[in-house]
Amino acid sequence: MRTSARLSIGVLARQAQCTIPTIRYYEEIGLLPVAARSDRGQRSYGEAAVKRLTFVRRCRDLGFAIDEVRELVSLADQPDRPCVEVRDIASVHLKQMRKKLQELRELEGSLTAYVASCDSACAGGAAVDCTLLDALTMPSQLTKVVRNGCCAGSLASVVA
Amino acid sequence: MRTSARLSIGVLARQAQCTIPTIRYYEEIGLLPVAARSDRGQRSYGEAAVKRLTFVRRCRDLGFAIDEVRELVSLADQPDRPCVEVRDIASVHLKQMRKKLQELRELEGSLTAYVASCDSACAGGAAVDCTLLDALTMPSQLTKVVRNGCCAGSLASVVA
DNA sequence: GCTTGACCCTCAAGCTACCTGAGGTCCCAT
DNA sequence: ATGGGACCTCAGGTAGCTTGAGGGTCAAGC
Repeated sequence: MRTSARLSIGVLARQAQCTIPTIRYYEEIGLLPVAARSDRGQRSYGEAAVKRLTFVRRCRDLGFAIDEVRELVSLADQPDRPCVEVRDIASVHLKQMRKKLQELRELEGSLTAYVASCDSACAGGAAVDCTLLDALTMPSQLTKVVRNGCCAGSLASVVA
Repeated sequence: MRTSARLSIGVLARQAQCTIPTIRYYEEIGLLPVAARSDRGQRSYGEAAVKRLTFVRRCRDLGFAIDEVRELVSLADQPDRPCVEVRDIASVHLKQMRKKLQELRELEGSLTAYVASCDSACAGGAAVDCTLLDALTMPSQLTKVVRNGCCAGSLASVVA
């Protein structure tokens, strides 16, 4: 017979592959329920917490914003709500992600071309002749693209 | 004879396609030089500012971090530094971008599969049987979800 | 003469999604 | 008794801006 052992925050963090501060942060913003405490005042979790946190982390890794995750979690908590709501959130997100992906593809193409032309045209000369700088200075056809930066910005910011 | 008209911050913002607070922010962090002021105390720019800001925005759009842009700007300001330095910064960044692109491609694939499996398997039923939620809860189970195509487990137990 | 609206200004605070660090508690092993 | 490890709280930091409060200046319109 398997006793359902309580987990410390450290163990939970390892099992769900995230950091301890992140768990505390999620609790603070209400993405995870307030944890029970041991007699020593330390957070104590059951097995369900691993699954819930894994779910949250997985969604975050997929690029869902915290608020989207919140919604997904609440959908999961209320199983009588239609599945299609879940799919719709994912669909919207997927659409945004495809747009983002397309933009990134174009940016990659530009940068590749820049670096290549720099290699062949400048051959290590002075920066004054650098085609990369020229190319970067010229007003872009990609202006509308990824205002928040391709790597840093959250996918959700594209919506807003 | 063409008078070199001074530009207000609003005009500059429109020409370089960014917001007024962003320009002030860039000035504050030293990414743009401190602007001259009109007799009314308002910022006043020359044509060079358009190019410089366009350069900065273009770099940001391409995903360069502020500090990288700072470096690129300083390279552009000192044309005797070798072109190869510029190219190296770009190369490093390109590498990161390709990695990010690859990740996004995979995420897109996962999400697409999730949404598709939800569509075919759940048919708008209750969230309790949603394969999409299952998939999100169990990382690295994607292929199974897609192949089985059916609601293997209940989510309620998972997120209880 | 007065209001409205379009511009501009500064300074402060807010946003996301956390991370880091200071300073403290507690238990266990040496 | 002392060192290590795991935990706690609270404050402040990060990037890259955005938003808001509170104010100034100017031209047009009534």
